[in-house]
Amino acid sequence: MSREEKMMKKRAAILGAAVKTYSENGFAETTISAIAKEAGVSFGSVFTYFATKEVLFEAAILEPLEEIKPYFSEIEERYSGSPMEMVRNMIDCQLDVFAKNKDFLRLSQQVLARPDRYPVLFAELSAFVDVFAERIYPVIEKGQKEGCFYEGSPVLMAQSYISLLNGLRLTFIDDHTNLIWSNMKIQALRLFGPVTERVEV
Amino acid sequence: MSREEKMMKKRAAILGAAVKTYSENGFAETTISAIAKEAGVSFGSVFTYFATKEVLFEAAILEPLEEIKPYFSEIEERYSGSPMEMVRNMIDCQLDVFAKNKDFLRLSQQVLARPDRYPVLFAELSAFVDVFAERIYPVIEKGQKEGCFYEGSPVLMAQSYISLLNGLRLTFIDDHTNLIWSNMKIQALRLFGPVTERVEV
Amino acid sequence: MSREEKMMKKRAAILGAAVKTYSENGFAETTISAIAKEAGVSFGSVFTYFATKEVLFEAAILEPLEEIKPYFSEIEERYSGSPMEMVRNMIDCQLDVFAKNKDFLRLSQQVLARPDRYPVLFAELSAFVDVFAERIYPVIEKGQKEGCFYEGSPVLMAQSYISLLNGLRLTFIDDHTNLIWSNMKIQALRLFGPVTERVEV
Amino acid sequence: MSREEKMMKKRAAILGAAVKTYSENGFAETTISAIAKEAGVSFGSVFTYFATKEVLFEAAILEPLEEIKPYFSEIEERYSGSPMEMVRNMIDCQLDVFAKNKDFLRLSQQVLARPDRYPVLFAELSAFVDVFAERIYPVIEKGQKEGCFYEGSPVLMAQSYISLLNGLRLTFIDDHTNLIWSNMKIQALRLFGPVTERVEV
DNA sequence: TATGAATGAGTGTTCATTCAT
DNA sequence: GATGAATGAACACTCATTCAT
Repeated sequence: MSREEKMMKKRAAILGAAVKTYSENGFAETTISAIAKEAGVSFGSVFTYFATKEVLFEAAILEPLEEIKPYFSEIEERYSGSPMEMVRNMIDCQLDVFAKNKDFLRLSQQVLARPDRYPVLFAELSAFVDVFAERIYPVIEKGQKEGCFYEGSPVLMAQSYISLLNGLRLTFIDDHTNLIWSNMKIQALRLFGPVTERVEV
Repeated sequence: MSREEKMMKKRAAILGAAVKTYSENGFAETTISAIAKEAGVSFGSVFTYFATKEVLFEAAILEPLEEIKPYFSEIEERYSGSPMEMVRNMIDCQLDVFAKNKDFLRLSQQVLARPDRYPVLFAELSAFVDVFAERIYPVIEKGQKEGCFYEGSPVLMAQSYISLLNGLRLTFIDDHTNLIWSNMKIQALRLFGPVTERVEV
Repeated sequence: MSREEKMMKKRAAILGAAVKTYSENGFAETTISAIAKEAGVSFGSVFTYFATKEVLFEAAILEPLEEIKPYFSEIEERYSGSPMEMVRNMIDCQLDVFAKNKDFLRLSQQVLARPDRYPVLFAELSAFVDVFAERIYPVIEKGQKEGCFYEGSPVLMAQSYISLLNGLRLTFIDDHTNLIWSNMKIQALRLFGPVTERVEV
Repeated sequence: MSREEKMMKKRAAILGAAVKTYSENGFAETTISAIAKEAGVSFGSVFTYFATKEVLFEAAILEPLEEIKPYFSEIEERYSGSPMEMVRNMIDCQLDVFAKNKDFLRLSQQVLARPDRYPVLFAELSAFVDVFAERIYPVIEKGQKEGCFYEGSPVLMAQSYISLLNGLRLTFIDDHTNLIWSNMKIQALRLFGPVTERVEV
């Protein structure tokens, strides 16, 4: 393995440990030494890759965010079919992403809960929501024209959906039995239009 | 004012300051001295009324929770009319409570985000949700029989509604324009049954 | 002893320990824990009395400086006789002060050696020299008129004298045998006018 | 350029950077990486040429000292004329050397201020002064016999002169207008014998 | 020889808790 | 009960030195 490859690997190990540790303990109650131990690197190495504890926290949010972004920004590219099918498809996919990225979501909740403490990160997350609302807009509009979605502001619908996503993670921390999440997908869909399928445990 | 009244007042001042300060800065980044300053009492007095920082945090969650509880537990006592009317009424009332109790909600989000860190408080909040689910159950059931609510598990519906409530507070931190909240009430209602009123900005 | 008296005493102990320790080890190589140990107080107490290491350093310079100032500013008030007698008297007194304040002088040398590092303290010490030059001015002028002092700028004479004082402390760190210092007094006097007394070891 | 020449050049670059950086920031507040950057070499290279930070500091003092030494040791070889002319000549030359070697002087002041911290370097500087005192001795003695110098211990005179030199550097850090330094030369001369030329700004 | 990543000991500062007044 | 000084454990961050490449 080349020197550079080794470094990339080490950086990734630290970042992964940071995501895990920050999400479990919160920013303030996480120690750099705990992250180092979790990552299996020396204490000093953390500072070789990330200038400060704060910078590492930012990276721990922003880098996973980049991976999640496409699921929320490339709506028309990724999901197909009628508006109802597209949204159903999208919800399916996004709830899976949320269910699988427990750590990242915990981190983002920390940021959302304290916008003044993390202004840059908060702005980034807000922008993320805004882009999603913008991209889903035409889909909702089309669905409304076709009569399968509720009338009303597509932006507000998108926001209510995002709120539900955030709230679900808060409510069902570790319990991701398929049943709950698949039923929640139907509940999410109901924010867009009437859906009469049964919700069952 | 009697001696005892004075003390009660002081205790209340400290608790109020704790709610505000903990919710703004998080548990770890809050200092007792900041709470004392906010409450306008001496540093030492905080420890006269609350044994430890932890105990004060617990009180800052549990005491406001008691005030909010009735809105979520006395369903049939507080809200009247047909199931749809009751739920609409309830949502109206509960969203107002949530919109007005920003500080308490921030605190509860801290707890929800770290169940292992705050096991007792987490259990308390979970119980709160469980009681709500239990109390709303018959209302939903009745609505389902009448055909105005979706079929499916009332518990899951209740949980999705609680998730939405939590998520809304996370998403719309300070923006409580009537418009947003009133529209969100409709969105919340749609978790229970099809509602075709327009959602508008 | 009253509470306030105790605190004053503790503060003085810390300040004294700081003067000693900083002067022996320099600012950077002095640890707060060493000062605390020297002062016989707990580590944390240092920060009760002085906000930062830097502030303590400043106090360790400025407070002794206040005590030394009068010897350099109250020229006409403290020293009497003909100009030559006044200056001889003054030198006698000031060299004693310098010989006795080894620690303070070490500290001031640290500041003088790094004006950019200690801009506030440096300005204070410069002001101290300027005041001295201003106050000795009329004495030198009078001595020049009487013909016992050299002609030329009194300010420069004063500065050369201050330089000699500073340099002496640098050169004779611990060796303050009377002989050296008393002979140096004559050398100092010779910066002002011709003095033919013998200098002897 | 040969391999060896290249290395000599690199070593010289590091040493020069060390003199500058140590003198500006002091030993403790200087980092090896700052020296490397100043020298334009890699961090690791510093350790290739100097085993430790301490060793580099010693070299940064001792190597410039060697260049300055001749001006203070080869008295009779370098300066000519009557004793008064010789000393005037010497002072002229030595003050220039001091005025021009700001960095080195800052370093030596650090050493003089902390003899216990730098025992070897301190001994070296003391020896330097002793040699000077020894070499100027016969000149002073001759001047005393001719009646143009003050009576008294030539060693003490030499020491007072060295003290003035050191003090001047401390007092006039950056201000080397010719006027000040040329006037200070006269003040220096007055430590040896009465000189009635005017000192003027 | 040149480089710069790896390491971990060391230190200023914070702050919950204790306790004397 | 009220106050705020005393204490020291805990932690982010720095940096000389080592060493693999």
